Amino acid sequence: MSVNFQKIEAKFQKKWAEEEIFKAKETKNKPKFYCLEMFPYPSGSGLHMGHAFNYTIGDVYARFKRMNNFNVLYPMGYDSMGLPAENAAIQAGEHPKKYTEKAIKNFILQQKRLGLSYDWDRMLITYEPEYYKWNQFFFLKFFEKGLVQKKLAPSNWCPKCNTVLANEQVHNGKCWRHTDTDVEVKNLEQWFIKTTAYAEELLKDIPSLNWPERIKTMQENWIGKSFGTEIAFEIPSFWDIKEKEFVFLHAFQDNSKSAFWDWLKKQIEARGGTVAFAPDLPNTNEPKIEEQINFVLKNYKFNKNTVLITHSLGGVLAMKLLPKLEEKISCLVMIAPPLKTEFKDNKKRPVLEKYCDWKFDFEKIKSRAGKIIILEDKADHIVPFGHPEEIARNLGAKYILSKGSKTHFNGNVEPEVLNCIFENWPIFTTRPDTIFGVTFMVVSAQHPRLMELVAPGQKQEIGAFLKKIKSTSEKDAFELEKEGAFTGSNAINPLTGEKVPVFAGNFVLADYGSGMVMAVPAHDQRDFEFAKKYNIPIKIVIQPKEENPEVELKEAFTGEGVLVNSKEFSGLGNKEAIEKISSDLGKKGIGKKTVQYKLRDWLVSRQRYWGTPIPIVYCEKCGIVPVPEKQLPILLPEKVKFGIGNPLATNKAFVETKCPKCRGPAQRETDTMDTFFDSSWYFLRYCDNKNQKAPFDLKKIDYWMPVDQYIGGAEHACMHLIYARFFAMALRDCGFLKFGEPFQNLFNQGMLHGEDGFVMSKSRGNVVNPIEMIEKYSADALRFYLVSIASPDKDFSWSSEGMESASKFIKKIVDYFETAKTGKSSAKMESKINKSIKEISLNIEKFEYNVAIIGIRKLFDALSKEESRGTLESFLKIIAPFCPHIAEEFWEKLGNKKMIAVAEWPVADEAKINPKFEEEEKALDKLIEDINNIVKIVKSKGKQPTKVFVYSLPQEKQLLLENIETIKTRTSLETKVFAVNDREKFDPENKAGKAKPMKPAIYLE
RNA sequence: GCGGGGAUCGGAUAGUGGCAAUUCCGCUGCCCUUAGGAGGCAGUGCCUUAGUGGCUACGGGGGUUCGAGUCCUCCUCCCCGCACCA
Repeated sequence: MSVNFQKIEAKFQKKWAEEEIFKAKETKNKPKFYCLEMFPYPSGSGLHMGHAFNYTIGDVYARFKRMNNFNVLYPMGYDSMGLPAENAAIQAGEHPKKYTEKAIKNFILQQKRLGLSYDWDRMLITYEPEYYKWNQFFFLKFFEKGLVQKKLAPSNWCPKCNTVLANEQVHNGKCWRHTDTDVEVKNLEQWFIKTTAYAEELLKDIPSLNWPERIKTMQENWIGKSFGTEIAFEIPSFWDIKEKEFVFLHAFQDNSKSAFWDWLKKQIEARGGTVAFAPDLPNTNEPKIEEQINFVLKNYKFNKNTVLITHSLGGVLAMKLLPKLEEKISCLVMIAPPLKTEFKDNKKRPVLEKYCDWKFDFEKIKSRAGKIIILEDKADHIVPFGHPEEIARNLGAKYILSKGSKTHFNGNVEPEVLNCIFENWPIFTTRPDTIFGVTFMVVSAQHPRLMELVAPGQKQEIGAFLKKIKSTSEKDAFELEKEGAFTGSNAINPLTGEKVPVFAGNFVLADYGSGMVMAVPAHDQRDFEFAKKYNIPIKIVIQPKEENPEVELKEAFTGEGVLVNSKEFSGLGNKEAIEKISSDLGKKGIGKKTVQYKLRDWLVSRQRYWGTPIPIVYCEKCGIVPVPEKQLPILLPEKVKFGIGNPLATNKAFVETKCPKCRGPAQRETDTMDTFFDSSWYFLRYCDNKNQKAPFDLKKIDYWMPVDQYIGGAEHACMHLIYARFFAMALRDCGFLKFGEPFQNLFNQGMLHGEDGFVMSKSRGNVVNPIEMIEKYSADALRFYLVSIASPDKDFSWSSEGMESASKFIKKIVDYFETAKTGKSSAKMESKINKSIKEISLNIEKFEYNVAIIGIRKLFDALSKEESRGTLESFLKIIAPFCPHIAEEFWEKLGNKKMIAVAEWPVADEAKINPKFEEEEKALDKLIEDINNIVKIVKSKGKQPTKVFVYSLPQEKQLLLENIETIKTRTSLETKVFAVNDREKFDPENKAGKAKPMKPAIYLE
């Protein structure tokens, strides 16, 4: 008898679709359950076995939950923009859209053939403008919120991808998509999303997530919090302070003694500088620009040595004043200057609106100052985020984003102000206790500001060094020898006053801390190696117990000890010294305890075509202008020329536009977004995928979110899973969500390898195609095999024997149900099935599918030719999540009208579970084992037994009689059962006397 | 180096502190057979035996316990992730 699996599969796949069995609607009648798999990147080569594995795991769960009376949302979509599609399309000479469209169609067909129970109505495709429009929308929301920033930073460039990559997408110095390609570090202006703003929350929540331990620690390491101290090292070669005249201009409603002014004055004087002019401005409560300008010009003569320092509104005064000067001043430093009067606290300040016209002649201002430095407070409560930055951009000024000790730099002590004036270079260290042992500094060779430090005489040497390390960058990072070159600058140790040389080095990261480290060769192995190589002195400041300090070190001592050569701190234990030195530095305003994260901001811009256009316009007059929401979506033009570089950049129709603000000529941003932007919120769109007016309806989100079970590979631990968590938190703070953690439970499936144990790949020829397996064995057999071989979270290798075995088992089930009779089940069977229901339900719940399968096989073995309708139905229900097609088929044959996919999961009847049956079964097994053992012995003596006589205690005879058929088949012997007290028993050798409880006696003939 | 996970029959995979061994594969034997794949039954650590017994054994060493594959501790090996993070 052969079954046509293909026919059954097609029949029920059609029926599921027609009856909309899997359509999810919001309802209060049932608890909701959101089951989600990481959506695929639809490649041209179609569904691979890893996909099939992932989706089978999810589908079993969704089906199980659905049968357990949950209102299940189980959607599917396609992550369909990005580089591989673009590259593959170019190679195939096709447009990426056409190419991807085809791939998706193919994917859908293949997924349907696996019998996956998706609600296809909720499908989403990220390349559709209806979707990516909302990417742009969120980008703008983040922009408003100050979470988007364009900055010059060391960026990872993949020469194969021809674009920059996010930090997360660089693995071991290589591109995550091109494991043979080194990324190059380039200093580029790129768009960043400030994931670091949520570093703390991203870290803090991790313990509360029900995720695999592995993933949680990976994220913890990735975020990488470390506690330490920030210490300002002055690098005085920039300044000859004694020549300068410092001038202060205070803020609105302030005076020359408010905020940090007094403290700053002392700091300047301590360095030998003079404060030439620090007036109380006239009418500071109702200031008038003309009056203040006249006052300042009357009382102070600006000259080429003037260093003008302003705070807040003082900056506006400076910007109005400078164009009136004839001579250029030395330097203008503006602390938190506002650009207009739309302040963050929403308080109306008509006085300030009247203060001036708020229009600035940036070109003129620029020409009146030798150097301009602007400082912004990231947590400013008054000046809106980005104002100082915008001023800096217009002035071509040096811009520093930092954090005041009080918001808006209102503190009495503001080290950041000093840092930006004196070119202090703060460094981060976890070992402030070793500060007396600093003998040099090392700045990252990739640091954007490196050249500022290089003295004219050292330019050549540094240039040669940079060239050298670039050409050796292919070497693996970890065995790279530490190298460097002297910059010609010196730094001053703030506690000793010692001058130490500043080197550029290849072992310092540009984007961790401040890109410069204090080097303590005696107590840091890296610094030690560097010092040895360049003959830099090594100064021991921590004495390990009982060791002679005169002995020359062979390596750095990094253990605990007592401070020596450390002035007043000598004698302290080094742990204590960390605290003491930090607080001492704090008091002096040259250091503070801080935390550092390894997490970097998310670089989202890509110099490629097949992505969401970034909704930004560059206007000659207005600068960077976000596109107004009403103009969204900015469509990705379909007609483009692929060639060298980004095809958007050469597309005039796309680039040329009008400024949304001034209607003047402007250019569009031609970078597109990282596709991880798309995948960071797709799970929200599923909740309301057809919404034209909003990314989603908040009520629907409230109903479905968060995702109850997320399923996917571990490769996204530090990419997608971090971005998506960040997105949820950011959207929450933008008012879109009520929660910050989108995925409560996460399951990671293992990696599926080829039969040879290697990753499946065409070049190895070990690829097994799921559709071929479905055609050869049936979808149910494939599904059954995939979940039966190993714990789903363990890696495993494909096995064709395993596949065969699963297929045989499925056929056995089919054969059984085609011949089984409906009648009565034994109490034993009732006990067994109820126990199985209990155990298997728990196994599925815990993703122990392989154990569930073991249980199913055991249960199946126990089925007799005739079973009750309830037993048969329960069995079908149990197998339904794994092999839904045949389950439906025989469910229907039993006369059920409603489909099994929505039938109720069986409930275990505890009363029917009786351990007695198991004991009896064990005893029977033992009896059969004994008989077979004796047969073996007897045969070895040359006899051929054909009959077995079993003698039981009287009360056990009935039980044996019931099992006489079993004994027969399992021993292949004619079987007769007697009770020991039966008079007419056949017992020529008097074996009956050996019978014991649950252990009958045996005679063979 | 740091972190995570592992090590159980020939292979894979189960195993609440209570008789170690589940299921699949492989192998061996027998049965069935339309001779074709298959299917059924049994066996598969060692010894012993017309059975009801003994021994060995959960990577290795210690420990807790009446009792440990399971809990604690140290070590070895394997896999995975991160790694010049100051």
